[in-house]
Amino acid sequence: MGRSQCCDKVGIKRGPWTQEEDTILVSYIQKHGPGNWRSVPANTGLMRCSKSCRLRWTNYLRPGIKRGNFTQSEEGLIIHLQSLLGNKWAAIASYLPQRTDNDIKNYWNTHLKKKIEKHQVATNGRTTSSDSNIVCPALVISTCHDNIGSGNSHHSDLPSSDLSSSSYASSTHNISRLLQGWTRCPPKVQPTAPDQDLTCLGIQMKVDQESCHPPFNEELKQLVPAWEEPSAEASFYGSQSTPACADGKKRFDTQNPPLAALENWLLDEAARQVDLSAGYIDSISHAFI
DNA sequence: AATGTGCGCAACCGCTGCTGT
DNA sequence: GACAGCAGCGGTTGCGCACAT
Repeated sequence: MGRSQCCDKVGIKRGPWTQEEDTILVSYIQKHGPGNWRSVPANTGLMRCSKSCRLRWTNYLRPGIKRGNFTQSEEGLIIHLQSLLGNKWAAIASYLPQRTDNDIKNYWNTHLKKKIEKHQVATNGRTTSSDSNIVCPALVISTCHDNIGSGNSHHSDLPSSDLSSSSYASSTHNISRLLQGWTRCPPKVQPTAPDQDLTCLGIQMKVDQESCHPPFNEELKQLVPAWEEPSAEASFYGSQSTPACADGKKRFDTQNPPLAALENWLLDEAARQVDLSAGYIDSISHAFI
């Protein structure tokens, strides 16, 4: 352990990726598929280390990545999962395959952590939890859920495609479009309202639907009004860090609860909290605004 | 209009764990 | 079993932008 894998070779380029580099990387992966990252710089001539190539692909160029603001449903799910799993961003991201772990991590660090801290300050003395790191996650889900469709979400004001940055790095979501037509299961482009977009859940849930939890879809449909059936793209787009991803590698180790149990827990908690009185939810929810 | 400040996010760094030899 | 190489993960950094003053 402790071996340095840093890109410390002479000639290795750092910093933002250029469009040309992206194109090279994308076209290489089109031919060979993701993986075997060590061979990527060697075979493409990219002056980037393998790690950088992998990161660029998984966090940015990989097709199916959803960019833009997080919906309140996603936000609630992240908070809930974070309280369950801790900072296991890859595990959390497996429940939102359209989001990268990096995105989720950034969003947590820049938004949600502050919200929760604010909430904890606001509710200090009222909470019965002795663990300050655990916010009643289902309550948050309920709170967010309560706001779905209300149209007052500051996150849903902008369409995800409305990215204002003019820098190349911020506009390369378009790179994904380069890949349309080559994937085995091209993405279904379904224009949905930001707050209704929970297709991502279905992608991962498909695995469990087939393996161990047939009723899960139905339960989730009840939990999430905008539930959509899983799409066929799951096998590919979920490959970033999905526990049951296509490469067959185990993603969850013994530190993590089994997915089935986790999902049941999520649903049970959420279902309970949906029954909370609206007044109580209202009294809490303004702490998140 | 110029400057300061805070925020968002892409990218990097160091570490862990898995796999092959 | 020990070791080495690699992919992946989580924490952190630094740049660029937006907004406030």
